[in-house]
Amino acid sequence: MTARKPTIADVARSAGVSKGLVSFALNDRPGVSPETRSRILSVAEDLGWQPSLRARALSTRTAYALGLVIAREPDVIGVDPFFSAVIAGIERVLAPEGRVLVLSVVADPSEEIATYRNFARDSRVDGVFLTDLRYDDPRIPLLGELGIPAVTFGRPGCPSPFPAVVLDDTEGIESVVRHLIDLGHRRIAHVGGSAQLLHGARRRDAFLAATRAAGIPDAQVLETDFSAAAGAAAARVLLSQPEPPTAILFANDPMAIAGLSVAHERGVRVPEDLSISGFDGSDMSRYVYPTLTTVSSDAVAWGSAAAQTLLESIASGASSDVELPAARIVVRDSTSAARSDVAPRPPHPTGDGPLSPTPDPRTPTTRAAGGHR
Amino acid sequence: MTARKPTIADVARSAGVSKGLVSFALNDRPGVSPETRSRILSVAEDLGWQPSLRARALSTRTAYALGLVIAREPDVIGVDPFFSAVIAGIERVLAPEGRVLVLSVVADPSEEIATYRNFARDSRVDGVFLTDLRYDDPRIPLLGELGIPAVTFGRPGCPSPFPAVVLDDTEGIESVVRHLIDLGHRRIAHVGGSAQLLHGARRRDAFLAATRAAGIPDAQVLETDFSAAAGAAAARVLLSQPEPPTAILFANDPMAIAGLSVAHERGVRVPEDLSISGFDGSDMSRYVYPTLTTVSSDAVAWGSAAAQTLLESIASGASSDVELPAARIVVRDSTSAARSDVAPRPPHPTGDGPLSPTPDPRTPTTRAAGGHR
DNA sequence: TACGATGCCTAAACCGGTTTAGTTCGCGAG
DNA sequence: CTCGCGAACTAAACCGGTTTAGGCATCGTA
Repeated sequence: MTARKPTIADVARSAGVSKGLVSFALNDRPGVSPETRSRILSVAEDLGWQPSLRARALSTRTAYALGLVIAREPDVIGVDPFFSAVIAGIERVLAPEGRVLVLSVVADPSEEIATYRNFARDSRVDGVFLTDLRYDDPRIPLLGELGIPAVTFGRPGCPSPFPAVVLDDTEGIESVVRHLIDLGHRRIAHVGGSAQLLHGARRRDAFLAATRAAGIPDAQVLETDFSAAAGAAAARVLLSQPEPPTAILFANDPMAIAGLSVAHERGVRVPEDLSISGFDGSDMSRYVYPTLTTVSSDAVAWGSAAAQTLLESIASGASSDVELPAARIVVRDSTSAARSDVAPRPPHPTGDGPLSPTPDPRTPTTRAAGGHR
Repeated sequence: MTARKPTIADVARSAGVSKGLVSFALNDRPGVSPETRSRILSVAEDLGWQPSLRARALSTRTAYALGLVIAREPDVIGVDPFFSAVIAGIERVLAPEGRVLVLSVVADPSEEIATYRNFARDSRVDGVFLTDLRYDDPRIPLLGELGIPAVTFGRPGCPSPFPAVVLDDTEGIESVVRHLIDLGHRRIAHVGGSAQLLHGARRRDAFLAATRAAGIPDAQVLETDFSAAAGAAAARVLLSQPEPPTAILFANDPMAIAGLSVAHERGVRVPEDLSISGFDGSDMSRYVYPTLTTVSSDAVAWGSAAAQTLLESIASGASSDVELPAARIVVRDSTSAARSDVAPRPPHPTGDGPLSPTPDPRTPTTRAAGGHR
């Protein structure tokens, strides 16, 4: 009556063959006659045999797991919709493969490195996802040294042995700039993320290139850490200037939402006095007032593609990059024509209450679930 | 020159003892003389021996991992700051123990169950965290059947063999209601989360109890799915009534933020015409306009406590509940005295633009990183 | 003196798979 | 008839730990 889980040895005994042959049969390997194979399979079925992942892990030296390490303040990451969508996408690929995702959230870069070292020491994972790439990212040589395969979200700034899964966001930045230019804006500012981060710098560069191309040589750029707090601070700085911008392009949605609030607080009307754009296509962007123009990228697809690529790279050793559809602008109510009159100084705090057509719940284009990598 | 990773057998040979004795020495078990022990240890040190997690996993039948399954729309969870903070808290306990967190994000309950079954089949984890408890939660009997230890975030509604880590949020609800009552509000509505979810129902009940206690017998309650979209819809319903509430208590911050936006959109001034409170103490609540009164709970601590409890429960088999400090109200600018005049019908869309003192960046009380379980 | 208890240690089994080195057999070619 | 060869299969090693059974001194005690 002992319902011990049957092992491969039980199957072998029951089928009257050796352990090894059972292993061959179960793994569809040649060297087993069709009749024997099907007999073994049916016996395994009858006995309710299930492979022991741990035993397999030991003999194949495989973890059947991939790792993701996120180094962020818990507060900040909480607001960032990027990761959950990416994780969902990763999951979609891993689950059918019988693999899992090991997630680690750490506060600072030193812990991050320790985590990778622990992964390596314990052979916890067969590969890792690299997000938030930095210049001369120390993780790339580290992983090389540790012998852990990886895939990068975006193209790294330094030579990398790992495949990259690229979702271009510069095009989205350009679209927004063009959109604002078309609306008549000339004083356009950018509240960028950390320039330490590749995507932060890339967005900034794209912004500067696009504005220059539009004949604005010296568009204003502020650097932040991607947090809502920093976004609010940047907005205050911008709006306190003698000649405040008429449009601000924030590098992510939380900052844009914080910027929106600063405008409200100052009585600056959005979009009449100030156009604001976010970046990420987060869900929340649809439910703020006014609804937020943003740039949406399919983070779920990004995660899936990265998982797929990483698994292939592990299996074959090959490494070729993957290009995903670029992020797309989603125009909503927070951007509109620039005021044609004088420079819009912060109006008296008694400015009219904002009003606008009911924001439509049907999203203009892409379903928004974006991030910023 | 072959830098093969040394195994316990190498250590044994090098120290001139048997494999078994090395194992004993390395695990501080009795039966090894002090001199031999230290010799073995120093040999292991010299050889740079590191235990093989996989081998240990196989022989000890342990995964050295804990699991967390989140069943949510990727969009929705992205906005929810609860999980990232909880995960960070869990990590803080697991990392020093050499354990990891396996995370799974699934879309619907059937996938959720499949994930638990896969965990069991592969013995992927030594235990799991149960969040978002429901009435007669099917996961509790399932995990019992699968023999997976667990810890619940909050006290389950049905008999449970698992320890619970409780962070009372009813007190926070009561505080908010009292706060609003003190400000003179009488028409207070609650936009609750799904009543399917225990914490959704509990908050609603706490709200109703508190309002009744204050002499308001039939306070209005709307049920939602905790999403920002639903929060916006609920706010529209409430504000479209002939006698709209003067205060709304939302069951989480994203809904409250969406509610705030609906008010803006309608020209309803917050807090002059309408007081709004959130629930969660998310980071974002500090950067919306007006800054959001909310209820903050320490989700990081919650995660840590849960991890601690789960590990203890796994080790000892015992299971005793843990009580954490209750969630606390954080009063900000979105709540104020009720208008003493007539029923505040939605003012003409030309209502005055809102203005208020600069929201102070220093948080009133607790550092906000909360969730809602 | 003899006995059992204790401390230290070894050999071997065990966890549950995979993989390699043979072995046996049947068959076609020389 | 014999040799070679490939297909089917077995036995055993292997992955790298843990754990059990037992051996051998040494010790205190009757």
